[in-house]
Amino acid sequence: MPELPEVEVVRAGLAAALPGRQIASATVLHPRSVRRHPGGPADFETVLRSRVLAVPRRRGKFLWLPFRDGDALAAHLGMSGQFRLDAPGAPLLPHTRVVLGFADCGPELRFVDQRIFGGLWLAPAGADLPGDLGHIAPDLFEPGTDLAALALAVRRHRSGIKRVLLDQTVVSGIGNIYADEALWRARVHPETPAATMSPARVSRVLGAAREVMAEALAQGGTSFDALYVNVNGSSGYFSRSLAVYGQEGRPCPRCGSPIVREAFANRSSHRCPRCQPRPRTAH
DNA sequence: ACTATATCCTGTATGC
DNA sequence: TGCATACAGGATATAG
Repeated sequence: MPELPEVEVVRAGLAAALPGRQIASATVLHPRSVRRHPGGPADFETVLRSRVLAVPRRRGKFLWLPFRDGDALAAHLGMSGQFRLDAPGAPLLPHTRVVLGFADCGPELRFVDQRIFGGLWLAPAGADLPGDLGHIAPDLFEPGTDLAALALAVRRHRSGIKRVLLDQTVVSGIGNIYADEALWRARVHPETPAATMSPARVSRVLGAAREVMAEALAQGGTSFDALYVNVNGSSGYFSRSLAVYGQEGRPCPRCGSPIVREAFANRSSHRCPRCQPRPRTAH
C-alpha cells in the first residue's frame, strides 16, 4: 500500500529525527524481516552497532538511511511496513520486527511489519544509492526527470499501459492506487497497449501520475487503516480524494457513471467505463 | 530479451 | 456462531 507519497512521508519523518544519531544496538525479532541481508540476523545486529546516521533518502518506494561512513541501511516497507519512533521503555507494538536503540538513549527506531513483505538490510557503500537498487528506475519526483523522454521508454513496451506504469524498472514509485488514479485523470483505459499510444498521451499519463502523487504527499499520503501511518502513528488524508481506487459503484467525479472494478494481474483495476472506454485494439 | 504469472504473508471482510 | 474463502498487493523468482 505504501507508494511513493507514503514512503516520502516516512522519509521526511525520519529525516527530522535521525541525522547525527549513533546506533547503540540492533535487535532482530523476526528473521524474515532481514532476509535481504546476506549475513543473516546475527550479522545484521553486529554490523549496525556504533554507526552514525545521515539524512534519509528515497528512490520510488525504496528508502535508505545513509551512514556517515558511506554504507547505508536500506529498507522497503512492502505492503505493511512502518517505521515508528518510540521511547525506549514504551511497549512494543504487535508485529514489531526490528528495533534500533541509540547511544543518546533517545527514541528508538522500530520497524513494524504485519505481513513481512518489507525488510531491512545493510548496503555496503550504499549511501548514494544501494547497489541492489541499480535496476530501479528514477521516480517522477527526481530532479531532471524528462517526461517526454520517459514517454518514449514507456512506448517501447508491448504491455498495457498500467502494467508498464507498475514496472519499477521503467519508472519507480507508482503502485496500484496511483496507477488507477493517474489513468482516470488522463482518461486512458488501463489495458491500452503502451506502444499504440502517442508520445503526448503517454506524457499526459505520466504528468497525471506526478500530479496525483504530489497532491497525496501534500495531504500526508493515502491511508485506509492503521496499516499505513507515518513515524508518529498518524494517517494521511488523501483517501478521501480518490476518484476511482476503492470506489466501485460510486459515481465518477467527472461524469457520474458508476466506477467499475475489474480483475488485473491477481489484483484489481478501477476505472470509469465512460471516461476510460476500452480501446478497440485491446483484447 | 521480453512478458506474464506464482509466490511470499496475515488480518479483515464476506459467504455459507 | 463458526469455519472457509477471498482479498489487499509490494518485489522477485520462475515459467513461457
